[in-house]
Amino acid sequence: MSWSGHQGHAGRRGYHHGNLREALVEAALALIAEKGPAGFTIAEAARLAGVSPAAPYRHFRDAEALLAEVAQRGFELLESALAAAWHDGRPEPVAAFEALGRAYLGFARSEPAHYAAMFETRLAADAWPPLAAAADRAFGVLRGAAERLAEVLPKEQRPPALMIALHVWALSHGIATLFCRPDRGRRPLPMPPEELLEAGVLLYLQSLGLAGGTPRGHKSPP
Amino acid sequence: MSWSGHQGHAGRRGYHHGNLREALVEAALALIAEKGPAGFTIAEAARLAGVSPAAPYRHFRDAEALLAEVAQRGFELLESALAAAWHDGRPEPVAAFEALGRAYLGFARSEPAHYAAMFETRLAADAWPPLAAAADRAFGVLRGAAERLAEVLPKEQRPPALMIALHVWALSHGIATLFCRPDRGRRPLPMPPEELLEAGVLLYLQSLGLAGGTPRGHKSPP
DNA sequence: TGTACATCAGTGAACGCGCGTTCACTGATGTAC
DNA sequence: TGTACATCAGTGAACGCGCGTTCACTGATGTAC
Repeated sequence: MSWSGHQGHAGRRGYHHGNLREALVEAALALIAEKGPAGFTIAEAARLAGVSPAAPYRHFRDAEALLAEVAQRGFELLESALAAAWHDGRPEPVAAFEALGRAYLGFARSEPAHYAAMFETRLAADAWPPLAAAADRAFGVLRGAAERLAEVLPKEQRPPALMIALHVWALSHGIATLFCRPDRGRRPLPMPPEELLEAGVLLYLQSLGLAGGTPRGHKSPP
Repeated sequence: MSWSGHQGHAGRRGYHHGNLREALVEAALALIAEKGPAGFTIAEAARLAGVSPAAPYRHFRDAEALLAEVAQRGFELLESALAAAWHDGRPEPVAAFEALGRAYLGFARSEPAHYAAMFETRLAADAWPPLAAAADRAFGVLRGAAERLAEVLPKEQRPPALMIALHVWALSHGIATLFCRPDRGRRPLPMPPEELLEAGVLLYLQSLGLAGGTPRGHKSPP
C-alpha cells in the first residue's frame, strides 16, 4: 500500500492537497482491504487522506463513483498483468496460458482490495461504461489467448475458444474467491491455490488435447 | 418468497407475532434479494415483518447473528439439494456427479439471497461454528461424491479426490458468481450457465479418464 | 373449573452515531497584460 | 518584472437521515394449585 505523492495528514503543505484524487483512491483501497467493500465510506476515505469530508466531491460525483474508479483501475491492472504473463503466447502457447492463469490468481492475491472492488461491489455495468470497457479488455486478453490455443487443434474437433476462456476464468475466479480472500471467512486449503489452479487448468487442457504430458494428480511441473 | 406462518402486517392477530424468528429470516432474504447483503439492515427487516425495531433482539443477538442464521440455512438447503441430486451415485456415478453440478448451479440461481448470504457477507467462520459446520457438511456431499468417482480409477493414477471436489466446487462457484448473479453487474453469457458448467465438468472428468464418450465442444448429452 | 402468577415476546421512546451531501466561503495558483 | 484577476481545490459548518441498540414497560400465554 503506497501513498504515492501524498505527504500524509501532518506533512501536507498548505491549503491544497496536490494529489487528492490519487490519495482518495489509495484511501479507498486501504479501507476495502481492511473491512471489505461494505466497510468503505467516503467520509472515512476523506479522513484518511487528511481532508475535509466535502473535499472528495471536487473529484468524484459520489461514493459510488469513487468505487467505480477503483474497480476500473483494478481491471486495467489485471489486463496488464494478464497481458504480461501471456506475452503473446511466447515462447510456447500452453506454458504461456498456464502463466496467464497464475497471473490471474497472483493479482487476486496481491491486490485483494482491487479485486473486491471489481467483483463484490455490484456496480451496475451499464451505469459505468468505462468500467465495463476495462473489464472487457481484461477478459479480452484471456479470450485472445484461448483463441490462439484453440488454433492448434484440427478444425473439426475445435471447441469454441470463448468457452475455453469462460471455463478458465470461472475456475480462476472460483479459486480466488473461495480460497484466497484475506478475511476470516476463507476456507483453508490443503495445497497452495496456485497449485490447485494449475492442476485444474492442466487437466482441462489435456482433455482438449492441448497439454502434452500426463501429470496426473496435483503435481505441478518444476 | 413465501411468508409461511406470517399473517402480514395488518393480519397479525394481537400482541404476539407467533413466528417472528421465521418472519425475520424471510424478511432478510427479501432484502438481500432486492439490494444485496450490504442493503440489509435489521431495522428494515423488523419493518418488513411488521414489528418494532427492538423486537428482533428477542431472537437474535445482533444483525450479524441474523445474517449468520440465513447463511447457515442456505448451506443446509444446499446440502439437501446436492445430496438429492447425487443420490448416492445412483444409478450411475458420472451421471449422478453431473446432476450434482447442475444442482449446485440450480441452487445459486433459485436462491440468490441465500447464496449471497453464504458467500458475500464475509462472516468470520470461527465466530459462527454452526455455520462453519453446515458449510462443511454441504461440501462433504461433493467431497464424498468425488471419492466415489475416484474409486473407479486404478490406484496408481488416481488423483486426490479432495482435489477433484475442489476443482468442481471452484468451477461451479465461479460460474455462479460471474454469470448467475441477478444484479446489473452480471456479465452476459453466450450460452446457459448450466451448459457451460456441464461442458466444463465433462471435459475435466474426461481428462481424468472418468467420462466415457468424447463430447468435444460444448454439446451436452441429451 | 377457576384463579394467581411466572414467563417472555413485543412495545415505543429514546440515545448517540456516523454518514452523504450541500452551501457559501476562502486561500492558493497561474495567466493575461 | 509586476499586478489584477479568473479559476478552482479545499474548508467548515450544517442538514436530515436511518441505523443499531438499550430501557423500562406491558400485554398475552400457559401452568401450578
